[in-house]
Amino acid sequence: MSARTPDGWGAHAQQVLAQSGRHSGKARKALVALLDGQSCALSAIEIEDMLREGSRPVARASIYRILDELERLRLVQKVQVGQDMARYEPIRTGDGHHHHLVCDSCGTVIPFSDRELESAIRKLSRRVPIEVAEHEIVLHGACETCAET
Amino acid sequence: MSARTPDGWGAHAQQVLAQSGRHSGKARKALVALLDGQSCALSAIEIEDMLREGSRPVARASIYRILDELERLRLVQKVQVGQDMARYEPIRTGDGHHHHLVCDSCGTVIPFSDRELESAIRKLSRRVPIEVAEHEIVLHGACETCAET
DNA sequence: TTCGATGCAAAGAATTTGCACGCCA
DNA sequence: TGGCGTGCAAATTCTTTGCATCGAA
Repeated sequence: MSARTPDGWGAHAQQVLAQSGRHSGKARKALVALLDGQSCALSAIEIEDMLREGSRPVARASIYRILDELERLRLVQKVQVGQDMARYEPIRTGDGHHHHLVCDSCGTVIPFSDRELESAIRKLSRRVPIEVAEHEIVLHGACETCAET
Repeated sequence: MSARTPDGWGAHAQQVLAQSGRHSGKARKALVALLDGQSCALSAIEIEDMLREGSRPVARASIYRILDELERLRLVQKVQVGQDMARYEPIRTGDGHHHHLVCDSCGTVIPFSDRELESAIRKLSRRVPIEVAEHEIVLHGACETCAET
């Protein structure tokens, strides 16, 4: 079953990190493990809170540094949902790719994915004046709870 | 020709602002005029610089306040392109709708629009658990200049 | 004259950087 | 053991807020 986890991002990440000739470090291990268990985007501060309550507390500066490194290695993507702080999520190859719905009044973030949208993006990417590496789609609005108001 | 400007957003904005029973203010006039002449998103600081060199200097705090007000009145949209600061652009009805390409190495922002993409978004919006009011699409990558490196 | 609009300066919030110490290879 | 990784605290950067003044109605 360990060979058939939904995607093994955590293991993959650890491997890429190891191969780039770096030491390991408990903070980074804890952070990678946390991200591996998540399916959607987290902010640096949410990560800090979750680590403090969970496996092991990690300094916020370290969190930013580690996320930055993971981003450069293309292991996580930084997404700008909501209006304020950045969120980070593992880049999973295959079925994990998704985008976000954001409720502007309560801030809830909900993931979604859509084949047609991806196809349109793919085609579009070919005739655009930049070499597209990633894309980010955010739909803003009112979630069901907030819309009732 | 003045009746056939690309869209008259500036006039529209001034009207909406006037109707909400407010005083006018030179800072706001200058800012609205500047935005009216722009086709793509500007950051608060770019706006400050442009105003200082152009029509009239405006305090940064005022710029944020005015943009915030314009956003609440749905006259401008705040977009989170790039990784750091927010950008603002006039919401133009009709043909002005577009999204952004961002070069991750030099930060250049290029607007684009695509019918197929919009159509996919429209369809998608109907079967999603939030009431979609706006959407934001950002394609990241390397622009032609930076890709050559 | 009155009340909102604006400028200036200080406060806030998220993120980054500098430096010393600890731990992994 | 040497150097990267981490924690702590200070510094930056963007944005917001407080307050006194200016200007439009």
